[in-house]
Amino acid sequence: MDAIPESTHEREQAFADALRADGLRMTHQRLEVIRELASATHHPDADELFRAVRERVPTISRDTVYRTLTTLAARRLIERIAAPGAARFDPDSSMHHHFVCTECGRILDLDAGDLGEPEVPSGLPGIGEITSVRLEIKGVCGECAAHEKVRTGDGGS
Amino acid sequence: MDAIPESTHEREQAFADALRADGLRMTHQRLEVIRELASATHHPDADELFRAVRERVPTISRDTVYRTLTTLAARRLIERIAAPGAARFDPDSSMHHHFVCTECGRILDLDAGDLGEPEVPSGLPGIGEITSVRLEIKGVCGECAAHEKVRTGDGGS
DNA sequence: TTTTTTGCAAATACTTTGCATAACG
DNA sequence: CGTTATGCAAAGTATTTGCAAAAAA
Repeated sequence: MDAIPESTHEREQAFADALRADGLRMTHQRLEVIRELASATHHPDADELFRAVRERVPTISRDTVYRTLTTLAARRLIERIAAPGAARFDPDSSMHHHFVCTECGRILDLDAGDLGEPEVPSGLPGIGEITSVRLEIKGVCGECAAHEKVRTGDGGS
Repeated sequence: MDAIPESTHEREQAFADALRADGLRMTHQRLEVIRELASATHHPDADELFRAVRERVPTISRDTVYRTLTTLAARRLIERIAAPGAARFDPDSSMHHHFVCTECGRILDLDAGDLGEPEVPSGLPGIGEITSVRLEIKGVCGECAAHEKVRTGDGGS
């Protein structure tokens, strides 16, 4: 819980250590899910992770992926992000912002540096502990915008 | 698409007018879903709306509620918010922020005035049109925090 | 060896869809 | 009256859970 892991490998280590510290067993499956997640640059959903891990652990089940994600999220090692379609998981706990495509559900990271760190007054009414603050920008991603243009032929109202 | 409706009734009118302007028929069911939504101060999910409207239109089906929500969201009259559990719908299109409770899924509005309007640079890489910008603050709401305390007895690590 | 975790299968929750009927304009 | 929307039922997708077998410590 001290240093922010920088490299993929450090992050993987940090995730595994945190689970072991809680007395959880480091199974083959868990380790591979963690490895996949630690190296993820986007925000995979459970099924993407399942398909990726299955390449190395062909017998893994979706259930185990779900359970591992729940385990990691409960410890705040990763963040579960409600997203259109399926929940996505963010392994990066440093301050950053999100762009969410309303067409495809993809989430793109935006550096906090580019947008500044928002200031949140403490003691907001009806609010207890705050665990994350981030800008959520919604819209259509470049890729989906390109598809739209093709489909509609650029004559929108 | 001009003035921001202030009162519940104005908003209801604006929603209905926008649909009529698109040649959609103003059915009893649609009108009641719109009415419920226009007066919502929280961010109801489909089932909450269904149960509320059913009091006045006992024969309405969940499907119709879902379809009406999709119709309104497609026109940006309301915003569909991916949330843990079920999607929630925000009838307020003026600038404001959200606090999301990670325990119960509840979403609380925070006035833009209290937190300032974030500035977003245009032309972000990989991003097309932007439809909404808002701060998303996650944590535990006051109510859930109170329950936690009861359950754990305040001795957490 | 004891306890935890896995994989399977079944269950649950949310949301969408095809189709015949009913309602709007 | 012609077209659109509704309600029903069924299907689809995402996620959770009980349980016996397998694996970790």
